[in-house]
Amino acid sequence: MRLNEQQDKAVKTIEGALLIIAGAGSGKTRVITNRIVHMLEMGIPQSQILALTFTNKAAKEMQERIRELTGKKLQNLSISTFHAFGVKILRQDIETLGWRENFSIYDEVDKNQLIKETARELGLKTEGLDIYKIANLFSNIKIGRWTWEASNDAYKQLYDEVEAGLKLYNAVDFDDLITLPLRIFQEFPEVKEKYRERYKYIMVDEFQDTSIQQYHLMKAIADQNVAVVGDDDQSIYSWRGANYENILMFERDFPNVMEIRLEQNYRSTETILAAANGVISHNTNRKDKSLWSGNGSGKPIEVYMPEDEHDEASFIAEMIQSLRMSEGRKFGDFGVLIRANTMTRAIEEAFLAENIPHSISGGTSFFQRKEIKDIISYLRLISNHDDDINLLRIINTPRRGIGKKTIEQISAISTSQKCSLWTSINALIAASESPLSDRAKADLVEFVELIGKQRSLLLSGGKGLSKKVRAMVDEINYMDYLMAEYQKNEKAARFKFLNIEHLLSGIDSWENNPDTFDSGLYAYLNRITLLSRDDMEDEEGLLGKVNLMTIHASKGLEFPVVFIAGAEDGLIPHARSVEEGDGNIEEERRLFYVAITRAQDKLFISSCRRRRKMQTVVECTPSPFLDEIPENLVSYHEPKGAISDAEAIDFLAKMKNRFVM
DNA sequence: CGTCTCCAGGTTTTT
DNA sequence: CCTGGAGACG
Repeated sequence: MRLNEQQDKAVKTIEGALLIIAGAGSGKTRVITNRIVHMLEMGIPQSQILALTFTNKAAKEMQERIRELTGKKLQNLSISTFHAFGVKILRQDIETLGWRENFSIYDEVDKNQLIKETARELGLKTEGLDIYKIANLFSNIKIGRWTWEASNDAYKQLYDEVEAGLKLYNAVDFDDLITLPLRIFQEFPEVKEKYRERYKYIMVDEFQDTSIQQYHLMKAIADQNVAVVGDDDQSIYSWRGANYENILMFERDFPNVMEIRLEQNYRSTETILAAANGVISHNTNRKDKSLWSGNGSGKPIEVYMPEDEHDEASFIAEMIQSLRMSEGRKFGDFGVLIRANTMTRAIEEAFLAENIPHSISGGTSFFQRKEIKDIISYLRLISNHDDDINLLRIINTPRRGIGKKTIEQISAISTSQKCSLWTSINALIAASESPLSDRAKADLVEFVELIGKQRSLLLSGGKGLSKKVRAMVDEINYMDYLMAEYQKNEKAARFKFLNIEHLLSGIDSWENNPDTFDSGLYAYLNRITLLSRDDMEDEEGLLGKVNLMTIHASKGLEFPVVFIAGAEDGLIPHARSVEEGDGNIEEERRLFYVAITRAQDKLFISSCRRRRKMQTVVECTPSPFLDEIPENLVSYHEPKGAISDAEAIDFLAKMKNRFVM
């Protein structure tokens, strides 16, 4: 398919500032990839190009497509998420700020743990503290979205202590991955210059979802040639600091900007697009645009009102089976979208019952699973001894006799000496007079020796990281520990077992990937914290599976058939979100808009009459957004048996034909 | 002093 | 269902 006029212009315009307003399904990804290919064809070196995306998935996909189009190795082309780009900068230059190169990256769980520990040390009552809320507050403070006010002042000391803790442990959190590079650029202009000189052509995808900080980071290194691509109607990350007013800021900062609008939708039927437009037109705060489709009107949108979430799940499962037969659809043609991860369970059960292969994106990230975190914690401690949070996680896992009292004693030294736990442990071991029992001391010595030994093995260089990690898992008897821990639940044990195997094979394929230059431990750890579970999935597998994911995770994807499950008031829009502020209702509507526009041919929306929430069953009413879809586009689905006889016979006939031929 | 067992709570969306 | 924490037990 040829590029249309606007697309072509966007691809060919590589000098100067460019703002591409790309409506849903307007071939945005194609434009971006073709634009990079065009640059390469014009002789621009890979090393001068930087493309920033929002998710790892998008980055990976872009890289793949460019590889396919050019058939070249892309060794020097930088395509990454903002966060991964931040890591890259920090690995090079974080020492200017006083961290060491082997810093740890704390995820949400680690950070919450740190907050809890710190609160305990400060003598704050931990019970009654809503760690989740506090973490949220701290994050918003750090990214400059909120400021200290009388209402939250009480936590300022805790905040400062947590920050001091991060530095002491040689660790950073997710927000630091953006704010610390910015700080480096402000304080050390010569470092900034280095990056400005290298990257001459910058591109930002999903621009509407960049935060102010990310915008500043981009602007700090951008010179002239900057292209941003976005759609204000698809801005769904404001809770993370995303601000689509960046688009206005961009226009102000780059006054000579050329604006290109992509308004032809190549993805969806006219029916689906009309529904999406009907919904989004209720938003007041948006750039007006006229998306159109030349794909024909297609089939009506089907709305179904199941009894409860189990009914809903079996409706989806049965409909998938039925469409496979009647329309020859493949499992990979289906996308099932939900608002919250907790909703996966019922649907997954139905899929298992119907034998429907599926993959789930998001959810508890693979790397958040306890068994995986344990192993990673070892690796982190081995690479960064001062990493207290990870030390605490594994110092007695598997059990090695180091309990609460011993840890308290170590911790007391750390507090008084302002040093890490690792340093305290070594001091305690070396001290001739120590408050520790001989037994405790011996256990600690053994632990320190274990870590030391593994450190020299794992950092010894050369290939074979996965082998070394496997050896470590054996050395600490982790598998035995799992067996003992879950002896009452063999299934769980086996599952965790498999997860560790999965991790090891993940390391293996990473280090054998030709795109991986540095297959050392540090490089692996830096990479891994930013990954989520679906980034582990192998590509081939996904094509033959139904895709179950949150609406947020579905952004940028498309499916021939889409189910939007749980379109109920309180979920879409989410009650929690509405609670937080009035502006959120427009964001929730955009979220629904994103969900609708994922569909190519056929869209199903279900809204349960009842849904189990925690322990109780609550009555539900349909999402108010459903009323915003023009009535004439919708047909109400009548409940019926799984597959009608006619369809089954039809299917059998088709199968027979296939055999005869 | 460390380990085991039982119980409550669940946290919107992601890097 | 699964995790983390508190309190009993050895």
